[in-house]
Amino acid sequence: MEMTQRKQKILAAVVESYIRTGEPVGSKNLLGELDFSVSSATIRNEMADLAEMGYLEQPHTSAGRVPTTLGYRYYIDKLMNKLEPTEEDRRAIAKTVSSGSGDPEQLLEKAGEVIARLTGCAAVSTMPLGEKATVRRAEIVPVGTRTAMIVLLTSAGTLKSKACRSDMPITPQTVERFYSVCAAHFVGKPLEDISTVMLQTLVASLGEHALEMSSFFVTLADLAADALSSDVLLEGQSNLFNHRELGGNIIELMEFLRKGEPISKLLSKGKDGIDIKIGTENEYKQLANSSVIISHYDVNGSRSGALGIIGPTRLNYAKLIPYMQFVSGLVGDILSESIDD
Amino acid sequence: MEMTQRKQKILAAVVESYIRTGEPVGSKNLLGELDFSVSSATIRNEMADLAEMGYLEQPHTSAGRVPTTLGYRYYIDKLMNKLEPTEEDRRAIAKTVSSGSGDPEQLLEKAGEVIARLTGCAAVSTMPLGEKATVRRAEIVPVGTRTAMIVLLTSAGTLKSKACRSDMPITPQTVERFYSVCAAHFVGKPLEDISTVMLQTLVASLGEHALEMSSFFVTLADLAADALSSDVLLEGQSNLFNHRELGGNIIELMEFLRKGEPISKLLSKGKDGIDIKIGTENEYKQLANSSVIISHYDVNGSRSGALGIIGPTRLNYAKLIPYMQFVSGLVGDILSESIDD
DNA sequence: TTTAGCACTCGGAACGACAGAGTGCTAAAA
DNA sequence: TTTTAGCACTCTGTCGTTCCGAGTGCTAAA
Repeated sequence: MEMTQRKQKILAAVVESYIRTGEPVGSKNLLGELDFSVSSATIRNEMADLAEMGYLEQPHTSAGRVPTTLGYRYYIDKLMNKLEPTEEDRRAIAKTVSSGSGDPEQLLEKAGEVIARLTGCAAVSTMPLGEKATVRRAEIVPVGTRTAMIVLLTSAGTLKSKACRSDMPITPQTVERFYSVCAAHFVGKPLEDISTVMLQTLVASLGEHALEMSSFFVTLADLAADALSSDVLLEGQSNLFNHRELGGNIIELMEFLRKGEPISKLLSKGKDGIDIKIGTENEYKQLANSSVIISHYDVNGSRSGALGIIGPTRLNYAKLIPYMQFVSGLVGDILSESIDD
Repeated sequence: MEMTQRKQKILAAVVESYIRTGEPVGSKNLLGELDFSVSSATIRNEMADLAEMGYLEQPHTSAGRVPTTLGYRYYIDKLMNKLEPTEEDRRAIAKTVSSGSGDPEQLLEKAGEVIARLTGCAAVSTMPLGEKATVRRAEIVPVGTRTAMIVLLTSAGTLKSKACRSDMPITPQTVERFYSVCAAHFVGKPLEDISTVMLQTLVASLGEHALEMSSFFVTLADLAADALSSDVLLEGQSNLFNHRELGGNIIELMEFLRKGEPISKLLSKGKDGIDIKIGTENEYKQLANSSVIISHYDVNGSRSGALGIIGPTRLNYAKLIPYMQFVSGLVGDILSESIDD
């Protein structure tokens, strides 16, 4: 069966009506929304065809039609007219977002907040961090005779710290040795190089001081791994409660959101530019009833992090996609500016 | 109307039965749970009295009785037999909690995790921080020509950082000046002394360097305030979904939990030792259907933070109160030990 | 190819009947 | 005076029925 122009128009109208109302859409309701006049019977026939082609489905006999994943996909790829944010909106967004400039974390928090409010979805974002992030600085701060804080600052501005106990008392010499080892082996090196394996050989080479130092470096490796796994920010989680179509799965969905790691993966795996996953297109089963729009941002020309929204499949794609592009562009610009000077 | 011993026994039985089953309890059900034999009619009369006295209420005519806030209160204060954790439980808890020793944040995370799992409630905790916490160290790390990270480490081991932009380029002299000012005015001083007011006079005294330095110190004050407001950890939030009696308010409750600040207040205002707030005894209306058990912990003999659980009013107080006491005692011991050596 | 008409299906709301749980009251028994 | 048995009453939740509305698919005519 071929996709005629009329079928396209009908599909678009169904998708848009369903996105707007959340109700399965019947043939009669469509009459007013089309720019050509046919009877409801004709529309019925076309809709039956579209259902057969896999773009629409019925929740049950004698309910209206609802778009399938395939239907949304076709709509987004071929039919949708993007709705760029108004000048007014842009200004309002830019104002809020830039109020968080200076600190990357705050910036992304603001951006997430704005997105969540604007879209009624949950907003997620990853902190700026390329794989090429390096160790900018490592510090040791004695806290007790056998306890110290290890602090790691990365080139991306991420800061991680953790307390750590040593088997032996910490002397000024210990601290000095720590710094000299860091200066020699860590500072300026990519985070991913600080693997446990690398540390083992290092500790071995420390000879008599191995016992004294090893726990510090293990902690340092922890921190590096932590920084690499790239913090995930989450805003507007509770917006999801307003979408009844998420149904019982909402609890699992919220649990899923609370774990940072899969979200981090999700965001980093999104393809460049904008990436949209509809319902079952998601590889995580917790997202099977949700759609995700991911938009990455560049810092100084290279991909650094991403923003995303998670909501029901019934998203206003035409509006939200350009919004996400705008916000992520904005975030990238502000971050680039604040780093390269 | 006076509270006879028989009424007390009946009240206790009603509370315990309701806590166990979650169902309003009727006169017949109580027959088997009392250590004396009367007919259901007698119990009915007594229950009617208890209702009149304000300890019990009926969801509707011809349902069983449910304890009121007053009823729970009476039970907890006068009737309850505490159920100390078994030796086995103690060991298991101690094992999990102490696996997080070293880093206070990790420790409290573990403790929260254990509590949440054990109680089926949401667990909250505040990081160790007395009001007497002081500045242990302040750092400035240039990130760009006009951007720097300011890092604050407190005597309690809390670490806070924030990026910050200066109006003028940052030179090595700037950094040096920053350190000398910090050494002179901040290090060793209580966090609460770094008020904005104090900063203003300080900045004024900097003379020609005021412009260059002011934003750093403002940021530092931010960080101090942040550290003072004491991080709140939250675990097992999703456990609340299992309690149907929380009903529609659960959304607002979760929103409430997400904001750290009111929780921080809640925990710090709990009276010494164990503090229990039942339903409407809470001053936050979001908690009107919930109960809160707060237990503070000491570090080296002075109150430093607190652990709490939040769940439905229908908590197993007899069991959970001793548990909370045990865990908070444990946390205090471990923290004291790791700091004072 | 389109349209009008019609029979059919399904879900949801409304309704009444009914069983079950529990109460309060009364009058008799202890 | 206290306790108990008995009974009428109230309220909830469930089950089955009915009915309405929305929407479809099919057929036959335009």
